[in-house]
Order: sequence, then C-alpha cells, then structure tokens
Amino acid sequence: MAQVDEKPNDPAGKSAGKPVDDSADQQAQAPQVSIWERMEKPAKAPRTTLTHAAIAAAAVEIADAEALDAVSMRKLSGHLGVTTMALYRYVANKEELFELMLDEAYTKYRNPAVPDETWRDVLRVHAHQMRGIAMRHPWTVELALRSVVSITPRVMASVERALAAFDGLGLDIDAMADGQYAVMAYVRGAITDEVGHLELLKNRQWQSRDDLREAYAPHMKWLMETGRYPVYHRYGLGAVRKDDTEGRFEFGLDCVLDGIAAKLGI
Amino acid sequence: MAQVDEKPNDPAGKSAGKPVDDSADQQAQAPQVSIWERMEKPAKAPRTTLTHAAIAAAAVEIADAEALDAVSMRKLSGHLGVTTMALYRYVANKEELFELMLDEAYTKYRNPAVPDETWRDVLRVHAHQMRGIAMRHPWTVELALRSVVSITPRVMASVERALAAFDGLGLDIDAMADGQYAVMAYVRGAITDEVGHLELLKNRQWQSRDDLREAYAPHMKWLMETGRYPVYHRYGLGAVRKDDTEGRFEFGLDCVLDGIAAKLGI
DNA sequence: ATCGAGCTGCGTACACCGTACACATCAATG
DNA sequence: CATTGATGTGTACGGTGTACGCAGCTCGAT
Repeated sequence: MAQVDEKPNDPAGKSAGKPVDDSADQQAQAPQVSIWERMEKPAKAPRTTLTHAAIAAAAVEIADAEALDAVSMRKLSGHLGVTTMALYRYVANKEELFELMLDEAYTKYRNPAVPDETWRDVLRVHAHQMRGIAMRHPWTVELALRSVVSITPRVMASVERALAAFDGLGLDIDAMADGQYAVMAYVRGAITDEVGHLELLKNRQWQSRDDLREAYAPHMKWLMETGRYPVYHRYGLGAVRKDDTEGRFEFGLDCVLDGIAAKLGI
Repeated sequence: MAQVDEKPNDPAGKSAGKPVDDSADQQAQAPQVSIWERMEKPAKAPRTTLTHAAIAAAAVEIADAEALDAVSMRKLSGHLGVTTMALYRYVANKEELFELMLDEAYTKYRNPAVPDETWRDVLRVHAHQMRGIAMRHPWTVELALRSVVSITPRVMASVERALAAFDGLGLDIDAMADGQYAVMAYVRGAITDEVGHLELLKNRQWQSRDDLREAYAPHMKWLMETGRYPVYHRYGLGAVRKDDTEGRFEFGLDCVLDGIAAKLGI
C-alpha cells in the first residue's frame, strides 16, 4: 500500500505517450470516476465469467470465514477460478475491492419507516443495525478506517436515514448533522471495541470471555501487582456485568440519545 | 499476519527437541510473559546498541512522518543502523512492536489531579487527551484496532484515571465501568472519523477540507443526482459548520456526559 | 459472412513484507 | 583467562499488491 503512494504513478504512456495510438494504456489510467459510476454502464460486450457482484460476494465470504488480511488478490482470484490479474479489470486497486465489500455488507442494513416512529426509534434501529452488521462482518470496522472513502451507495443510504430522522423537528441542518455524528461516533467506537474482543476470541479459538481472561490472567496479575491501578483492580475483582456487552452498548447509546434530546431540545 | 496464525507455531526444538541441549531454541519460544514484564529485568550483560526505548522512538518517528504501513521491520532496522533480525531480540513479533509504540505515544497523556475537580472535569480532560494523542499520532487509532492487546501500562493508567473519576460517588463498580465505557467508545469513534479525514488530507497532499470536497465533488455530484439522499444533499448545500471538527467533538462529548449524569444520577 | 476493434482474462516479473534458523560476536562472571 | 549466555548478522522462504505485454473472445459494422 505504502510503496504505491510514493511512486509517481503515471504509467508512462500518458505524459510521454505515442502521438496517436493511445489504446496501449488499457488499464490503470487513473480512473477518476468512482467504481460505482463505472459499474452503471456495463460496457457493450460483457463476458459473463466475472462480475462485480461475484467478486464482492467471494471477497466477503473469505473475509467472514477468515479475516480481512486473508483477502488477498491471489486467494480471491483462486476462489473465483480466475487469474489474479483478471480482477484488475473490475477494480482499479485493492481499495476499490474494499469499497465493493463494504457496500455488499450494507445490503443487510434494514431501517424501514414505521407509522409513528420518533427520531429516537429511527436512530436506535440505526445503531443496532450498524452493530449487527459489524458483528456479522467484523472486518467492516477495520475497513471503515482503512479506506476512508467509505461512502458507498448503501452506506450513504444508511447515513441518509439517520440524518432524515431529525428532519421536521425544527432543527437547522448543522444541528441535525451534529446529532447524527454523535450517534455514529459512539456506535463506531463501541463496535470497534466489541469486534476487537470478538476477533481475539476467534483468532485464539477461545470459546468464551472466560478463556480470554484466563489467558491474560498472568499478565493482568502482574499489572495489578504494581498497585498502580487500584480502581481497575476493584473492577477486575468485583464487577458482575463484565460480559453483558449488549447491555453496555445499550447504556452508552441511551446516554448519547438522552444527551442529544437535552442539548437539541427535542 | 494471517499466515503465522495458521501455522502450528511450535518451533521444532520444543516438542521434538534434542535430549539435553535446550539452549538451541534461543528465540521465539512462545514468550507467554508480556513484553512489559520482560523489560523489567535488563538481563545481566546488556549491550548498549539497542534498547526498547530507542526502538519505540524510532518506530514512532517513522509512523508519524509517513504512516503505520511504512513501519516495516526492515526500514526500522535501517533507521537504527542495525540488521532487521536484531530487532527480534527485543520484540517477539511486530505486534509487540506496536504495543511499544502505543505505550510510547501515551507518554503524552496528561490528566493531573486538580483541587475541586468533578468527574466531568476529569473525563473531559481524558477525552481531549485521547483526542490530542490521536491527532498527533494518527496511527494510534489504527493500532487500537489491529492489536487488541492494547493494555500497555500507560494506556492502562489513562483508563484507571477515567474509571477513578467515578469513585466516591456512591456508584457500584459496574456502573462506573459503564460510564467509562460510554466516554471511551464515543471518543474512539469520533477520533477514528477525524483521523481518517486528516490522513486522507495528508496522503493526497491536500491543504484543507476544501481540497477534499473539490476532489470528491464529481463523485458527490453523481451520488446526489440519483436523488436518493435528499437530506444529505441539503446538508452538502446548506451546512455552515462543516469544518468545525472541534465543536462537533465537543457537542458529542457533552451529549455523552449529560447522558451519563442523567442515567447514573450524579 | 467477415472483419476489425476493444473488452476480457492470462502469465510473468518486480519490489516489497514478516520472520525462521544457523552462525558470529560481544560483555561480564567464574 | 576461559566460559557462557545475551546480542547482532546473514540468508532464505513464502507471502503480498500490481505494472506490463500478450492472447482470445464477442460484438457491431461492413
């Protein structure tokens, strides 16, 4: 990833090209148009062996089963029964593949309008949908950070839904954005934490959080014996709701929603 | 990363080892003890060429100047004037290097006790410190996600401080943890978003958020012309506080703190 | 029916990456 | 001074993303 960024990235045939025949530089000519725009016009003679949808589905499958790191162009092409470089006809680079995957994951987002819904209802569903998607596809969390260009159509649709929840309440658009941002930020942070723990369990093939605690017990014991973390120590010894992740998520979400209601006067 | 996880990871000299001479398996014998514990006892004959501190500092320098991906064992060793494998005397693997880096970044965390501080004061400082560190060392955000083992001594100290802010208010330890979690989650999500944008600016060498908007204008225009995001469209056209990231962060933080106060009755 | 054009997939090659393993060297202790 | 264990070196392996040149397919126009 890094080495590419540092290169001039001008594939020679552009600035020092031949006078007329420009058809030589077939690929990688700095698309400029997003993959979504390109996907709209299916070219005139599309072969059927590969499609954006198939690529996205296969990539998601790998990421779900193993991890985001396991999604390599080689392995993906293998699963699709195709050479590695064939993929580059459909995605300009791996980042675009990630965009495809993220959008694919967000096909599961459901937040339908219901008759007497309040803004809180909508945002609560929104939060739980994001959390649900993150739980089912843990790699989405990592992705949101890696490719900041995470404004795929379906992700945008979910943002639109959240934003629209504040519509018609007499707020100006900046306040609406603030509210949406607060919820989004909290949810993102919470699921980052949750998914992190989940992934740790999966990677180490532990069955429960008890296994995790057991594995880290020596390290924790040593840390606590320094005596520098007395309150955390008390937490370690005395907390009874350590594994109620759902409840913890709900608590924080309520805090944010209450705060929004108070500060925005809605 | 992935390929290592799938290997048996037993370096031969352990289960099928020679009868007596076990000194052969010098490195990578599944440390079990954390790097922090190992660092305490500086061995009997320490050579001075390399230290954990120097390694951490150099790695941080690279990550700050370029990016987390730019921190490779080869480049790092080059900066230190040492062979690549020399590093593995101090760090069992790259993950441990990341731990070192995270702890190094958190040397900047400042949250001293002040006379009449309230829990809100402490947590507000806590939040701003986390944000400040993330702004100065954007890679910490990515790190918190990659190596979930982010319980370095100094990170733990910051958590302890936040947790202790709720002490003596008549809350049980679970409630205190809930409060700390809500703040942590919000801050983490918010800085993930902020740092993401910041990194995008840096990578593309844009000067301001206007450059970003300009670059994405075609894509946005296309997205908006689908007509599926009317409220977001209104935001794009009419918002006036789009670049007030500090204010947005503060708003969300206030929401969370207000919510905590309300729900915990403090 | 044929032909060319352009989309599609293939294969090779390059420069990186993390790290396992065997060897050389150094510093302090017996 | 010799020994011993910690420390640094060198090479090698299997993986990565992707640039580039080429071959085959499919279609619209002839």
